[in-house]
Amino acid sequence: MKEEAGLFKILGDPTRLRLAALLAVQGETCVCHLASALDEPDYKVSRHLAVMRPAGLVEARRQGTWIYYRLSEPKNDFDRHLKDLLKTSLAGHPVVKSDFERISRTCCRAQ
Amino acid sequence: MKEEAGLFKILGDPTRLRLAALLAVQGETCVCHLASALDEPDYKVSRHLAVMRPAGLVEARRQGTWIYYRLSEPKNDFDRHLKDLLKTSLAGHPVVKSDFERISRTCCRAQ
DNA sequence: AAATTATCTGTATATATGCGCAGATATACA
DNA sequence: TGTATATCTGCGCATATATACAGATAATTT
Repeated sequence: MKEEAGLFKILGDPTRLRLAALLAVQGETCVCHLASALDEPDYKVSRHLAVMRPAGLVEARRQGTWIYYRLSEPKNDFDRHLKDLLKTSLAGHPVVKSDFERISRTCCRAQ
Repeated sequence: MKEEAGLFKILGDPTRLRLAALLAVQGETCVCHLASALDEPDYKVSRHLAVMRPAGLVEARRQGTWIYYRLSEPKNDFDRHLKDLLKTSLAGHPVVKSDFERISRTCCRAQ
């Protein structure tokens, strides 16, 4: 139960919830794009991702200088429902939508 | 977005998540039954319910000395999914199941 | 009115959390 | 090797949170 509550707790911060929702919509995204999307400093985004990672919520992949984050594959029913909640009920949220639009295609040299 | 994150945050505490899951399974329940189910002091349960209430997660109804709490009716898609998550993916959780079994029928004089 | 039962709340305390800054690390490229 | 870009992290600070105890409030019963 502590683990389930832990996941809720992690999503209980607006910045992290925005990140999770954005990753659910956008798929794999590098930190600098996430930071520009949220209009927040990179160190802040990085810190929050570092909270989400050990909880198994996101996974990272390094490619050159950039690190791409993605939502982890759900490992059980609970995870599946949670991810579904992000996609279904949060993707259309005004904040998420404008975050999505703010993703710059030019903040780093990545394709 | 702050509101959605707020709901997650509230469910991000093990005691509150147990309460929410229990109410999803059991329906309307008085505080003393909830306290006996969780095997926690009544003031602790009361405090947590007092956190959940203004967030619109639970509603209360007084009947004599007892106060019955229930999950609020979902007000939007997000709420609906959240409640569904509690019912579908958490009702079968070992902790919730044993909480459910621990609900005493005799801790107060209510029927 | 006094006692009883159920529930809530003020207060103190310990711990956790988020933030911002400055600096560290890692990779790529000239 | 030196520089630039992307990302991470140690630290200090301010705030939020959970908990326990004791006492308050509210309705019921005798």
